[in-house]
Amino acid sequence: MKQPKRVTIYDIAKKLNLNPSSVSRALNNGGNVSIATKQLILKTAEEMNYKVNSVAANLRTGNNQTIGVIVPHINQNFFSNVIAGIEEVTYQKGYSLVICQSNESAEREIKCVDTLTNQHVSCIIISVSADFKDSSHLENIQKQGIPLIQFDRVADELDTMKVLNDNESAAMEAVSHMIAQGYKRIALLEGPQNLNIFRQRKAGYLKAMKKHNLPVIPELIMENAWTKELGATATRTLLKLAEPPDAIFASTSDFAALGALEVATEMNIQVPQQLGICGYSNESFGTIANPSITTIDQHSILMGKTIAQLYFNEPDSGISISENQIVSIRPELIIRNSTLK
Amino acid sequence: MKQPKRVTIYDIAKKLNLNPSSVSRALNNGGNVSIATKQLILKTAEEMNYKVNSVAANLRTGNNQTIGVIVPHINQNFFSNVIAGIEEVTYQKGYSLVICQSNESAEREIKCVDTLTNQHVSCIIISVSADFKDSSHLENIQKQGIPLIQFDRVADELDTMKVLNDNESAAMEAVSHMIAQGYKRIALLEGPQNLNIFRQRKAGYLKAMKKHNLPVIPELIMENAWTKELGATATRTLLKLAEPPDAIFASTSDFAALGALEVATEMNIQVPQQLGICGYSNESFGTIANPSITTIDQHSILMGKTIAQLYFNEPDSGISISENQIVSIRPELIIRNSTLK
DNA sequence: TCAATAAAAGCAATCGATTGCCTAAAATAA
DNA sequence: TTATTTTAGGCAATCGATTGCTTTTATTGA
Repeated sequence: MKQPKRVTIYDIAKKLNLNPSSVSRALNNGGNVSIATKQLILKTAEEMNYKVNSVAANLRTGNNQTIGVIVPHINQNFFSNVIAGIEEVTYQKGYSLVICQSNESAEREIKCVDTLTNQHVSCIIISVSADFKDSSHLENIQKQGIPLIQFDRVADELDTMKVLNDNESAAMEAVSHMIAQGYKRIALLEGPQNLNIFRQRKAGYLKAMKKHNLPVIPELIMENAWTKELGATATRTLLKLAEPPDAIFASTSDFAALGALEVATEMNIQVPQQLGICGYSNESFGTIANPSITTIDQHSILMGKTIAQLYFNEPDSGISISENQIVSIRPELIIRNSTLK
Repeated sequence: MKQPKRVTIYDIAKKLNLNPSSVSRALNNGGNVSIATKQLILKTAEEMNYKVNSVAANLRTGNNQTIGVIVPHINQNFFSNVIAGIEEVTYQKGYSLVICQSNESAEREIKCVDTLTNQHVSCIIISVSADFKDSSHLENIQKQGIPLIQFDRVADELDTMKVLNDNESAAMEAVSHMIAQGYKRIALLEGPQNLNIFRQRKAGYLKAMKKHNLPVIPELIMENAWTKELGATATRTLLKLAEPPDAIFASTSDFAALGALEVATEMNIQVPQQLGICGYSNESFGTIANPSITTIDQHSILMGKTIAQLYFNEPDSGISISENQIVSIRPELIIRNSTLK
């Protein structure tokens, strides 16, 4: 199957005995073409099945109408929703998206950044991998003059545009709700502390406990419990304690919460009566689980839209951008049966 | 914030008093450069923070190492998994992905095709929108000499590479399983019949019924029940019939199955004893629902990988490509409690 | 009818990397 | 030392579209 040669503006120009520049102007609504010839050119281009070569156009104009997105996994609900939100806005603007997944690996993240900078994308949007240690590759993006927007999982120290969830408040609200329901020994399932989001959620948990004068018990804080399996394991450990918790805040995800719920069920512990469970990120299965799982919705699609709007500098009304280019999106506590005594 | 001018091979050449061609050769491991100067060039490039401009390179070589993907929705489990699978392979090959969503709109799908052909991507991978009517935009891709791979939802009549699920067999297997469980009046929730996948699933249903000598009852076949809500509505109608079904095959999705399950629960109808329910596509909530939902797994990540391998002409062992460039992936019936009497 | 002005079209450089071809320099052989 | 072969590096065209500038043509006014 040989690649047939594609039609260029030169072909059109030759056929019509015109100069390529006129063809270009006609196709781009630039001035200096009579209406008659413009019509003729457009008609001929159509007939010859001409398609602009955006690669050439981009090289010339230096503007490639493409935005790069790097996420840990494309197929995770939160990220795919954010991407869908971004796409919704960028599509309207005629931009396309180049998507890469870092697979939670810093090394691969660096390669993704390289690919995108080589392509001279107009902007890079990133949520860093769990493996994230060093931000020099991100600084490099800025050195190349490419606008950088971080979202959700960010390198705090870098001065870039950021779209964040207010994780701390959300966690605080969730824990306060549990306390209001009468839970006192509230365990925390926490995620890798090199990621800002998990640090913030932990901070919210601690603040809520402090505010309501509840003791923070170190053995109730479980590190690195951010998958369903790890959540289950952590829960098993917790429930075997001499003084087990009466509630679990799975700050990492609903998956961890689900793991906890399954272990509780298996151990014949009543949720929410004996054990309250709260997750994070409002996965679709939250309403289906029995009992349904209290969680926090991150407004992921809105987040995606906001990110794109931030780039185009046209935020929705109601979205406020701080002076240092940070947008904070308020997550929403969704109270369901798993924490309602 | 002004765009700092980026370093080019000319800058490197000037600095070293060399010709750009030598720089290019050094960077690309082409011959005709002494080891000493090559080292020097590489070092200098590094120091000057040089990044190749792939736009320029692509224009010259006509090969842009980019693959375009068009799906109805990025954030649907099946599609995001397929994309993740594609990405896994293309990343290894140094290709990047440009992703577009058609939003189930034919009009938008056409625009996506245009964007991608303009970018001269190396290949276009598509699963058509529900709104799909006419395949001229797809033919146009081929006219432009761009390899086209269709997957899952395809235009049958077009002669392109295709990666498909064997929907008919899977549906047949599912319905046969239900029959074996003793269900006799099996209803079908069907999707838009302009999509091949729903036609095939219906065909599988019909074949299974015929094979086991069960009558096909028209009033048990519900059109267009392909969301949770539509599935619920259809189920409500079905269960109010004088002679209601004793099982429902939600051939459209697990979402429809879930809708059915909720209606049954609400009407106090025992699943699976009084009503068997089988879904399609193995959504994550299938195991969580009560009872857990029997479904069909489409091996979506494998499907994505296979698509990419098909493009690179390096299929995994065990994957066979038919002469007309079609790969069929065998879905897997996952039997859970919702159909186990 | 002719000059002055405006509109249309052409010319050629440009974006940055690649590559076939050619020349100069170095290495080898005679 | 000279002739021959390698090797290194330079030159310039090319990919296709865009765009500032110039020239030609058409239009307007006197």
